[in-house]
Amino acid sequence: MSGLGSMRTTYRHGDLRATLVAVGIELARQGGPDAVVLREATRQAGVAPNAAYRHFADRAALLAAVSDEAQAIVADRIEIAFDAIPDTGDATADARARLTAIGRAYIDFACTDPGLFRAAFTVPRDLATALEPPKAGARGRTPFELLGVSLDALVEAGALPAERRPGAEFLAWSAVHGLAMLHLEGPLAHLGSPMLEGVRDRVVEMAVRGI
Amino acid sequence: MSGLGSMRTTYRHGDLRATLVAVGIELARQGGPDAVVLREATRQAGVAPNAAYRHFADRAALLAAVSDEAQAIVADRIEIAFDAIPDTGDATADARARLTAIGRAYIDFACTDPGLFRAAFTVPRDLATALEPPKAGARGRTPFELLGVSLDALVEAGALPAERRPGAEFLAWSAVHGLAMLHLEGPLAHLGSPMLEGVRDRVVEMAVRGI
DNA sequence: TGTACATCAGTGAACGCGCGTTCACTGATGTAC
DNA sequence: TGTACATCAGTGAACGCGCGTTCACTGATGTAC
Repeated sequence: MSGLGSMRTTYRHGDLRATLVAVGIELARQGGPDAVVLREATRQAGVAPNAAYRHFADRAALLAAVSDEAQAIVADRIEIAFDAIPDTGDATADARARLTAIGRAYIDFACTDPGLFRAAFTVPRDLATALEPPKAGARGRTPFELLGVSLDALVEAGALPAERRPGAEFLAWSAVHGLAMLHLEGPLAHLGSPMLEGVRDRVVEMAVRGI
Repeated sequence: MSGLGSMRTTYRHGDLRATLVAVGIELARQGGPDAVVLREATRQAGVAPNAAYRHFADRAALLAAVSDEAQAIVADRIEIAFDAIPDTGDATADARARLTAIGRAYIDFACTDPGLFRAAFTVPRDLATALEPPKAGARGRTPFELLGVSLDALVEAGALPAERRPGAEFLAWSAVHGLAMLHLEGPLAHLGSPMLEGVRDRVVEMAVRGI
């Protein structure tokens, strides 16, 4: 019927796994991780509910795959913002500018695509899985890596003492993630968009100078 | 049967509303806001499911009441930490110390009582409702107010430019809330407790210096 | 090149579950006379 | 002080819902001979 996949003409589906993840992403986009409902995903894929079990052990496995994909999508968006910062002569300013760009992009993504954001970052996973993936087929650099690159640059430029460098990612991350969550499902949910932008910039500024 | 309320001997319950909130708090403590299930609450209160509708319009209303109570509990804990900081002569140092105490207490609460924390802060409510309550029967000062007091003190001591003061609460709040959420249901979920304490202190430090 | 066959991605029907919510009710309480 | 009565917090039974998951199955595909 509807669904993202191409109209099916054959008995076999083609690539049901990919279709289910794609549908799951759309469900997450509209309603967050809780909306990634196995039956609804198969429905939209035009397939019997239990067909999903050929590709995923259970609903949790589907959700994990969707969360992975959501993280990749955020990563792409952040990488674009990162790459958009040009190299001037000033190493310190450049590093700060990139840090700022990453932070803003992170918060902006959360506000633009709340469901996807939550699917990406509020589905618990291993620290290892979440942070380390310079894996094989990965698309690009993770936000965590981009953060690391910028922080390294800051150290190299002499703007950040080397002894503060280790773990500094967590500090910056906490700041932007906090604002995002306060806005998405917390007490700052009803903050207007102009107000929100102001707070966003100040939070990022706080992180950059406070690290 | 079981439940928190006293054994009921009369046909009427006594104070079912309060009992349902108390049971709801316990449910939230064990499983977060999603665990605040109307049927389970009435079950533990020793009452028919529909009895709840004498006191709450629907499940959402019960959850809101539980969330209010959870916020009050966090507030108490933070106020204790705040009050524990003694007055030395140094106004700046005192303000910073109080800020630090609030931040640590916030994160510690989140780690100690994740379910309650999420019931308090991940159930959307009005900004007004969440921040302004020097309401009538309120117990004490809200964390937001305590934060404000400390920030005012910082300005008064000359350690924070007055023009940075407005809205500074949001910056500090974002930082600590972010770490809390990354740890509770995010990618930092599996951070060990010693590691976590280190990050906690550094996040708080970042906020205090970066505001 | 043609046929037999194993594989395994899909089907169809059913399961048990617990949820929130609505209905018509009952009976203890406290107030008015 | 005693009785009639209105109130309304509780009961008991039922509803429809959509979920995740399991079962025995079927039939298109692609491989071996």
